[in-house]
Amino acid sequence: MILRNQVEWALHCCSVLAGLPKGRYLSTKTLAEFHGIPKEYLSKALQAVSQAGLVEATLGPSGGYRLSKPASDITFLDIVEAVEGKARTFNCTNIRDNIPCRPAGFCDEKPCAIARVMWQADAAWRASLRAVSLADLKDMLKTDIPADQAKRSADWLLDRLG
Amino acid sequence: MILRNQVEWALHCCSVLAGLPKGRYLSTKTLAEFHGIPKEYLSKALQAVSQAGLVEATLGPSGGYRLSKPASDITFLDIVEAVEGKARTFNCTNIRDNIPCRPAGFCDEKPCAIARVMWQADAAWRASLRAVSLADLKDMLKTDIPADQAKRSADWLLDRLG
DNA sequence: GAGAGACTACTCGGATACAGTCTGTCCGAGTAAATCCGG
DNA sequence: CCGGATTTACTCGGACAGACTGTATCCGAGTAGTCTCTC
Repeated sequence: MILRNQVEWALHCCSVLAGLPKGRYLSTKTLAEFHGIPKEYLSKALQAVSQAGLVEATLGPSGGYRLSKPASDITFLDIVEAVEGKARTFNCTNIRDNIPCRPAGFCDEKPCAIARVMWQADAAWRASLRAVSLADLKDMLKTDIPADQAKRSADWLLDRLG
Repeated sequence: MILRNQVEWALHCCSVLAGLPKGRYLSTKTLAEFHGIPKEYLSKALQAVSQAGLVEATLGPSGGYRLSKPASDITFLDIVEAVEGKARTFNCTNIRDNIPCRPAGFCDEKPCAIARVMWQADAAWRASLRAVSLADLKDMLKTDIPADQAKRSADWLLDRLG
């Protein structure tokens, strides 16, 4: 079980969008060029994020994406779920029902104990992702990346945004 | 991202094995019949659990699997990792390296901030799974399943174990 | 009757096909900007 | 020179192939139990 790399791309792109001047758009083409990844495929990841309502798009020249909410209101979980879906990582098929010496409908009362444990772990994972917003990420990056590097990247992007 | 159903099968089978009289074996065929799942494919899941050293197998008539450790020493995480592998759920491909305005080898110092967040969530998930052992599961089932039902299942299995 | 040897039948383990999803690509609908023309 | 209609070029969005992992199945190597034969 491994997350698809669209998740990674979506996270990096949202991180970049969070650093943009308010109201400006950045196109898929520029984002793909910036990260060195295939433009057409990245487009699909951004579509998912867009459909989840985290970013909004505009068409035409100087079009692209921008965050539709403050960076502090967008969590890692939002982005991950936008790409991967909200379904739980563990799918209980209730194979208990097939046990020959049990009456039909045995599992109706209460979810399987195994599923409960797995779902609890899933909840812990999601809670951990929900605890970090794009604003938090921005702060982390501020200490990670030297100021001159950050400025160089910002300038590179500023030259290309709409 | 969703766990393969082999994980579910492995967990249920280990749960059954944990309830066996000490030293007795239970065959894949019986386990598959008990759960109503394809025998040949279940075999692959049990192979993985066996290779991880959680259960041990014996051949011949009345052969099969049994736990190789006390139930309290086998955690959900052990079983999940046996089937899914120990790799982290988030794979950082360091696309930062491709950013055009950065020198090569920029990512060598420290893992990506995004990866750190994702890995932390992964760690939370694993910690939650590590906290529950098969012995704990047995206790949960004791309150879930009526005594007569449990006995009927046990008898059904007792008739068929080696 | 007891013990040793051969046989049988059942087990696990790895090697082999099929399917579904993830990855990657393409083209069309739609729009904001730029251009051109008339006043 | 200014305003509006037109053209243009660029964007997103969904529809379309290829590759890889997950699913399902098969058959062979090996062993515990059983049976038989001999003592």
